[in-house]
Amino acid sequence: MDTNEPITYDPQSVETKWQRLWPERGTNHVDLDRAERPFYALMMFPYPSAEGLHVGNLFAFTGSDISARFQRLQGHTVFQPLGYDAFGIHSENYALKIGAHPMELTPKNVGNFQRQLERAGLMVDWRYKVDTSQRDYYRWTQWVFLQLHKQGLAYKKAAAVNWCPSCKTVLANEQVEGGACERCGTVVEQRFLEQWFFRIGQYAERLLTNLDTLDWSEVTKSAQRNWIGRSEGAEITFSVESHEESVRVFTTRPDTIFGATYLVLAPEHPLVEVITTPAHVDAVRAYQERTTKQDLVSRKSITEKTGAFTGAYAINPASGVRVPIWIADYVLMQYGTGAIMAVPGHDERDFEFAHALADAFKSECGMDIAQVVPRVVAAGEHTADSPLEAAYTDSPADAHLVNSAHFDGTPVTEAKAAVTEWLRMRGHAEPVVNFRLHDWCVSRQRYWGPPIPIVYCDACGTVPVPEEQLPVELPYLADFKPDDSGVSPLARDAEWFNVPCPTCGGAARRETDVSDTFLDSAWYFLRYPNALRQDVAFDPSITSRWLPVNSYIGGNEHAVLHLLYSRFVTMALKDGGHLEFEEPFTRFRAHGLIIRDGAKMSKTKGNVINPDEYVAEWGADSFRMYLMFLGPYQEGGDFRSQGISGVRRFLDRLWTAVRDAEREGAPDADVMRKLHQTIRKVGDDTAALAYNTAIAAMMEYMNVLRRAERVSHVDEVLPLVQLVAPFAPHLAEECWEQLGRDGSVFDAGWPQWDPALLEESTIEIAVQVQGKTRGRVHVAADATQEDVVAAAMADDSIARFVTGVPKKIIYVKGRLLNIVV
RNA sequence: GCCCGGAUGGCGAAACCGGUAGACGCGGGGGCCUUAAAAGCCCCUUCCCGCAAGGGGGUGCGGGUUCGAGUCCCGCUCCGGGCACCA
Repeated sequence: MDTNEPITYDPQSVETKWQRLWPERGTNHVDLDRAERPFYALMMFPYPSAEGLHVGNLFAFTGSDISARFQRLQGHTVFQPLGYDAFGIHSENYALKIGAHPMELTPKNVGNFQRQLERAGLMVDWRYKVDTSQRDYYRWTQWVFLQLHKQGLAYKKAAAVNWCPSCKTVLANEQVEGGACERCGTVVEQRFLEQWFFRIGQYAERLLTNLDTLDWSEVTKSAQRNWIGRSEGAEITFSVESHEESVRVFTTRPDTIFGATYLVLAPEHPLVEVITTPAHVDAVRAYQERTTKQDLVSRKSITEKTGAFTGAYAINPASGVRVPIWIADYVLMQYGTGAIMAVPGHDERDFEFAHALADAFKSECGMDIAQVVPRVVAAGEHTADSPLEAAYTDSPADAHLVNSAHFDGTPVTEAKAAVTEWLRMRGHAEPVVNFRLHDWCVSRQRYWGPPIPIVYCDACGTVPVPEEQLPVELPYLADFKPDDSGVSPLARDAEWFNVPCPTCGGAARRETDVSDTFLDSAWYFLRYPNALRQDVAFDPSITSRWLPVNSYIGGNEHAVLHLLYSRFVTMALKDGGHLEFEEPFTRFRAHGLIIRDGAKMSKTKGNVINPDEYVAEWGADSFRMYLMFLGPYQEGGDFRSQGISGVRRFLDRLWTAVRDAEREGAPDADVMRKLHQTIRKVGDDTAALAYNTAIAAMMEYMNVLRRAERVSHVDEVLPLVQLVAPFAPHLAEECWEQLGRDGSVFDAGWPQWDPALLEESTIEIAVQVQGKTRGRVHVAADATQEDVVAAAMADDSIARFVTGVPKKIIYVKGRLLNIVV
């Protein structure tokens, strides 16, 4: 063996070494009880798929890990846990597909993920790992359900639900995309089933207004605002001719009430049965049946207007005019009051309806189209009599009411409140705020989830399982396949299903639905620091010290569901007296997506990257760093494997610089100045998750440090090792050791930059003539404007553009000179 | 339709608060070293005209503000994402 041969960088041996030493030395272990500056760094935990970790996961985790390691170098005690979102329909469907059992398959997948994650070199304290499918975890998921139940936030109701005939289960609205099941693409049908719901709707206003106080990615906040869908308006009561009942409608345009020429009820509106006249019963029934057959989603996506006349009339409380009452599927029972006042002149949908059914209006109600579609808002050149070619929905500044009795001339901006108040005084209206956000359906008629901890007793009714009897264990079911009955497979296990009533001891039956996977993940951040506790879900002394989470990083695909549900559960637990805070994540940043050749990676496209191969070839440090270098972390980027060589070359040069570092003598002043500039930039950029530019800055420094194979001084290199540590942790530890330092580089803090050392002695000033850059001059750092002008005029290539007497001179200190002639 | 992002060389991208557009990296070209190759190192690489010196253009499109605009304002186009018969 040639002992003179210099040792080259071998990522495999370096990484194996430190992945052995970290657990041995407890480098990543946190003492939760004794942290002085606790920092909770959270990343969204993965669903352990059989395919293993993919590049997207690794990109997300690496970015989060860098942030956590950086915070540690800033002197925080960082708790960065990780676990597995192992319950749920994903895992179950996959098990069904390959004919395995999720109870056997899941641990296998988790094991594979664990191996890959450890190879990636994350600073995770694995002692606090959670697995939502383990009884130690879902016991407490059931406990959370019981707390919400106790607070009256969980209730059961029969609801029209989206039913996927292929997955044979209920889907939440958000799991339906364009009328089809999000997972399998099958067209969804409508079914009526008894379901458990959480009253998240009750928290809509709070969930919305709190957003203003959160330091979250703007995209994420905006998605939540859209989802919550607050709208201000009024509920207006229309009395029904020759009936005691009246119809309440919700509108955001009470100002247009004089243009309300008919009412529309949702076909399933309870009043329909009451008011429909005998002559119209058959047609109304037929229309109702037709609507019921339709699934919920396609009903909402079809815009063709249809409807049926009930034969009944109501009185417009503003104009006193008799208006016909119709039913139509474009009015949804779930929103508002399930009934609207139709203002075809100023609402596109009502306009379409009036025109689509113009003949029916004529024959059934004797109304002309012009009579059905009057104008009540005018602006610009239009007057009260200008005809309407289309629904007029604009509100320019001069928009005002017309054909509206004593409100004529009132600006639209004032009219909403004025009309509402006028109607309110007369007992016909109330101002109302509505939300699009609907209650959270948590029931799943499936196997692979936590059984909902409820028992039904003939004598006592619905009985929550007492907390001390938790968990309601998920039994091993050899046949866990869902069937067409709409009832969970758990109902087939009679031994499990039949239980004595916890209250009276009589015969009772268990709830057979399991809860939504989103409930598992809506509280996992509370469990991590308490993962070792068997006696409680979480201990207030721990949660008050470590929560809310200081930094949460994850994908924006969870912007509405996971993040909104987590906020809701946290608020509910706070209201229940279990927590002292109501917002779980102080700061949230959405990372971007890794794409390949401009397209999202997917198996069908065959462009999925297996990180294992790259880690084996280039090392985890190079791969991590490359992923962070290919684009801004919060925007993602295009994966092209050729790019890895650049960061690998950088790490090779770092290795060489450390290996050959000169320990005698003094460092170079110019290099040290660049070093201090680099320390500042890398610190700023890393804190802002601008990892790509932080890496670029370190590369730039390397180009100075190793220019022309220059031998560097140890003082020039050591701080760089600290800067690179969050990005390439194994290499940094090795270099730290090579340089004779004790302990982990992650306990060494962050190098300080000295403002005095940043200063350049001469600076370059760009010189413009008439705003066009004509050259640049070098002057002393403290040069005055006169010095700079003199230097510029001394340069002929600049001076020749200055024709005539300078009229104006603009000098931006240290940057630029602009001569205007 | 409404609400968020975004558009910059051959490619991924950078640019503080309006102040030298293209840092850093990939790819490409040339050179040094080597018997040779790899590796390493050095130089060049926005486009157009030009042998060069030099000149002109240029950050999706059209206007505007300014001494000066990738950045600000007005009006569009296209791409990504969210919401959507939600009254």
